[in-house]
Amino acid sequence: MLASERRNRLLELVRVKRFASLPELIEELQVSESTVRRDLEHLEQQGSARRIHGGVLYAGTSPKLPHFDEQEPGAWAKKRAIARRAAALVEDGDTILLDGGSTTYELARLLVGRPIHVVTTSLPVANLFAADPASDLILVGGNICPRSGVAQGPLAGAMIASLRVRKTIFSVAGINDEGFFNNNLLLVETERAMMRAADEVVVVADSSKLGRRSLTHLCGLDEVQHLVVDDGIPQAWQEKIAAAGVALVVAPSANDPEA
Amino acid sequence: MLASERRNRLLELVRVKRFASLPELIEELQVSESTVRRDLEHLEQQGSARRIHGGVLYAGTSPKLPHFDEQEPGAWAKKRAIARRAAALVEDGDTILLDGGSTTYELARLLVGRPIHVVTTSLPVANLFAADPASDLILVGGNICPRSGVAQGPLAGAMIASLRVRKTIFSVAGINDEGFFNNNLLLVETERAMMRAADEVVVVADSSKLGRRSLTHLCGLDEVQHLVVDDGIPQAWQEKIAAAGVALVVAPSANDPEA
DNA sequence: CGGAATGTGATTGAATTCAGTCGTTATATG
DNA sequence: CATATAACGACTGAATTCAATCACATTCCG
Repeated sequence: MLASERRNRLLELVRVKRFASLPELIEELQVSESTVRRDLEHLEQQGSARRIHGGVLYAGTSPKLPHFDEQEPGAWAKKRAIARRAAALVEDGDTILLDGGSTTYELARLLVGRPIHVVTTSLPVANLFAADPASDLILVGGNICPRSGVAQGPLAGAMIASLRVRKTIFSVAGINDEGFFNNNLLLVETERAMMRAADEVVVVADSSKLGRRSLTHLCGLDEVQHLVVDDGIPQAWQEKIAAAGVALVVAPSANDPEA
Repeated sequence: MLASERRNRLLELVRVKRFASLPELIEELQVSESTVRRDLEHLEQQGSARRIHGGVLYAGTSPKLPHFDEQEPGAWAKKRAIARRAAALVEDGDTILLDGGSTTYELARLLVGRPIHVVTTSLPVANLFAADPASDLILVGGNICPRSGVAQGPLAGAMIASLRVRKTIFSVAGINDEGFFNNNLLLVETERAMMRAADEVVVVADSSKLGRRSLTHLCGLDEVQHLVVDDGIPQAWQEKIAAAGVALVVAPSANDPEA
């Protein structure tokens, strides 16, 4: 059996069972423990599954949007680390505005169960909080982008404009000397509205975004209060960010004690 | 804190997070590991949770919203029959506005893949269309009711007021001589806005709703253009509906060739 | 044919988690 | 007030799981 075929079967197994232990998978796939572990590592980096002590969880909610697929190895672990630090910036009782990036989604997962008020443009994020009695959920409406499940367009902008939140948290596709960038015009417009609605703006991004530019300029460096990145950020950039008056939070990519 | 209260909180946490590790729960509940273990043992015996090496899984079928638990098998078949006939009222290219009732949800399932423009206040309905390339989706934002996953409140009303749709389709909790009723004030307000935004109003309801009243009066009989019910509707009611100028569609409950 | 690259299976020591036990505290009851 | 019961937190040894490493097989090129 080909390796890729086995991985597909593995993912399929995990998807239908929602959770699978390692011995289970070994029995089913008839391969060694090592191989299963390696495959799971793959699936996790790709963002399809979530490994926990004792087995694997399926990452996506069942028949949903194409769950974020990440090619770059390690990117997912970085996102998780960043999300953990960003979650620490959120205080109980806060009203926060979240967009629909993959890092933001990870952050949202960590915030489920916290007593906070959540405003979001993202359908996947909304699904996380919909059944959570601890938090309030306000969904920003608008045209839903089929690829990402995020509300965009004038309707979204108008609704955001009528709101006021403590913190806005979103991710970007590029950061350079000119400021922050994203790769979708509609998205940038929505994010501008999100910034205007917030007391504080928090940007989450992994270090590969530094120095990269993208299609649309969102805002200058100094218009953001917090930036959370992984520890791959070069010293030069740390200084540049600090010089712009942005509070920098560096997330250690090491430990990952799921919490 | 009382033990039973803590267990409720524990179960709630596990439910919304789908999975929780032991350290997580210890941190959240502020009790010792032993106590958390004992509580989990309880929950497992009770069948609410499933313990695995490294944490707990929620045992319930629905990680998300209480996904329209089929109340009575019979009622569900009726809903499906009604939904089938209602789907026939929708033409390709239409812009339709859907609420979050269970019958409406069934209708929405039938409409996935059709080239239509969908506007909805319902998170579950939105999830159906989010990944559908054939249809456009506009999500109405607002406060999300945790029980039903439906957007309500002034934000929802304001957004609906800025829209114009061909048909509005929603369900009601009661129909009598005074008109249509629903059991939630916020819901009724939203539905009034939905009616104002539409050229035509379609109400879907099973025949058990006839003659029943509910908490809040929504509108008179003559303010609705179409009513779709199952074939349990009495002759007297058929005449009454027709007299009010409502186009009546009776859905045969017989065949059920899976749709 | 040689050799690099990749995938696989086995092993090992470290880390984590588990189940059971024990002493303490709080509450209820006689 | 004394005692019994239940719940809690801490500890311990056993079991499980994890990450890392090594050796072997296969494939793909040069």
